Amino acid sequence: MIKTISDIAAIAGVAKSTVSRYLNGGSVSQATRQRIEQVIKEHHYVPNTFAQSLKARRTNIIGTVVPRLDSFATSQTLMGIDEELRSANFQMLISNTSQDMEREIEAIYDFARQKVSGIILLAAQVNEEHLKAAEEINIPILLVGQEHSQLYSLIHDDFHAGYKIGRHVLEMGHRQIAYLGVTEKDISVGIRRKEGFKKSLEGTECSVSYYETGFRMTDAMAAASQILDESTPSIIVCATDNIALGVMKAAYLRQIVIPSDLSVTGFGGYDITEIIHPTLTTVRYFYKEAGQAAARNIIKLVRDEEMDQVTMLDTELLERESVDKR
Amino acid sequence: MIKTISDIAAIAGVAKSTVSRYLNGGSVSQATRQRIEQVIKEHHYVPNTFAQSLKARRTNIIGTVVPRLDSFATSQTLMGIDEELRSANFQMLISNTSQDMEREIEAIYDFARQKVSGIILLAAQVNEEHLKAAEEINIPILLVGQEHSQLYSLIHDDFHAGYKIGRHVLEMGHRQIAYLGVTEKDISVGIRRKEGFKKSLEGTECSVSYYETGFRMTDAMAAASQILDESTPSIIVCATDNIALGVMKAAYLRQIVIPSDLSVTGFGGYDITEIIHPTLTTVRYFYKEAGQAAARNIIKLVRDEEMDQVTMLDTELLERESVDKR
DNA sequence: CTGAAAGCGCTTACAG
DNA sequence: CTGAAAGCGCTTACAG
Repeated sequence: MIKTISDIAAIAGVAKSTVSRYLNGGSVSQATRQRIEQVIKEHHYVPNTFAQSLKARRTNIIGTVVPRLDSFATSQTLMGIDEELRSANFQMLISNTSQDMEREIEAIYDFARQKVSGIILLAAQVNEEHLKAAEEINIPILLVGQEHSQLYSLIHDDFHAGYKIGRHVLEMGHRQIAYLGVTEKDISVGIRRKEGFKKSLEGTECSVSYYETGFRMTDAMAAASQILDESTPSIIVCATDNIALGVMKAAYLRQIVIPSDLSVTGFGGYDITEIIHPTLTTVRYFYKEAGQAAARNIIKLVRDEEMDQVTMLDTELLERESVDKR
Repeated sequence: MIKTISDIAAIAGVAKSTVSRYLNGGSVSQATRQRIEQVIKEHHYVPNTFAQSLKARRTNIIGTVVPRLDSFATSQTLMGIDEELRSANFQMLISNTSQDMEREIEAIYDFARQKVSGIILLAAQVNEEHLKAAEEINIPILLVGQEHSQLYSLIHDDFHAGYKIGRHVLEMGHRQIAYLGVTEKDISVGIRRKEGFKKSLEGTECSVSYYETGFRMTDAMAAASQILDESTPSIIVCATDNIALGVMKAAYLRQIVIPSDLSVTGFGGYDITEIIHPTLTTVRYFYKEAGQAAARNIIKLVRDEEMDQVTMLDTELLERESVDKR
């Protein structure tokens, strides 16, 4: 079985440097070119990537660090990244960290060791260790979904998403509001959305209570039960679609009818929110587009082209059935 | 900045072969060991993977080919694979093919070129090209979710899953049945589930009509509309949870109440099926466990250990609210 | 346009 | 236990 460039060179009757040149688009005469092409095809020769990378000192790989794989947002973003990267002849490498911060840091160093050209980081939080890693490895990093003054980032406009939801809730006549958010350690989801929401309420006479829960539907169900035990909001504004789904479930279990007894909203625009009954009023996030943009941006960074430090994607209010007029 | 093994060797005052030996757990004296360890730590030295792989001719990478990223089944399976691979010190590389068969084949060759130790293939269909690729690359391949006489595979027990659903449907008194399946090109989902289902009905006086649709919820919605236009089944048995979700949506839009007017079942056991109302009766598939088992199996193959050609995972009937007693 | 040679950063027998 | 040397499969100046 033929395997190395030397074999090909020998068979084609040329020097291996010539084969290499052929492979890399260097100048080779028409005749030689054809002969090499033939031999390569015939023997199904494929260059050894390691040898190439060892010499060339770079790869066409972009590493992507994700906190989890089983989330609509992540999947969509990854598909967008993959698509765009592929069309630019880059390859995507995924490292899942299962929401373990330590593994996130590890993943960054691992990627560095594998000499990826760039790293896309989908992190919920950014801390000192991330910054230190980013600095040490000396490889372009793009943060997606979160923002940080010391890093390039691509974000969704969480503030205005929150603002839009707030306006809509007001317009629909709600004044007794429960806001079910998440930890403030997550700047985008925990803080920005809430701030946008708060902003929209300024100067109004609403009564809003703020609560916090985890990202899982089951957590949200429990939180919702508690809220409904101790108060009677006309609407629960949830920081994510998943949380909203959990709230809807909790309401259903208590025979509370949505939206006539209780309205609910989410953030995200997951596919499922359009299938369930009632359909969920939410703000659509453009995850796939974010992935594509992230891919384009990291390539720019890799190529050392100029780039804005922050790229922001717009969101879109989806007025559906889960919010009732009061 | 220190980067190579030679640098480390020089600083530690030993030969680079000694450093290499240290790195690979060879025999090194206590004193030398400590010195090297020190220097490595101090300079944050990490070996160049390419050089290592070039020499060693193997990697600890397992390539995983997936048809799509935005599916519950895929996500769960990937997480299982990743988890198990990681604990065995292997790394997972994911290649998404967006359901493009050509890219699937390409991905296999790509992985081969990158000298992965093994490949896990989540494919909906297996054809000549897959087999040819599998043969040519000379790298262990494990098929997940589908079965093929010429390949090692790990599958869910689709036949009995179908059988279980069938029995349950019968027990609940349904006799006017619509079975909404998918293409028979997909052996597992398109054929096995249906066959198991059929088997359970043998000798009964049920009337069953078989239909076919795509995997997307929107496709299923359209298909369901048509079925409901031309017939009045008491139940629609769907080949996947997604299809069932689509059917439920279509029913809702027509003011058909589930389960009192129409019962529905799925296959899969996606998280969401427990959150929606009514909760969906379905068969639980152990995707994450499948991923873990797949990882263990591919490692066995890589290590040239003995293995059954087919590993089959059991499923579990989830009796919930979407099926009414007739 | 083409080839000989050096070198990328490791590992692996082989001596000592 | 340790080191010198060869070699993994490429690429890249440098000559010609």
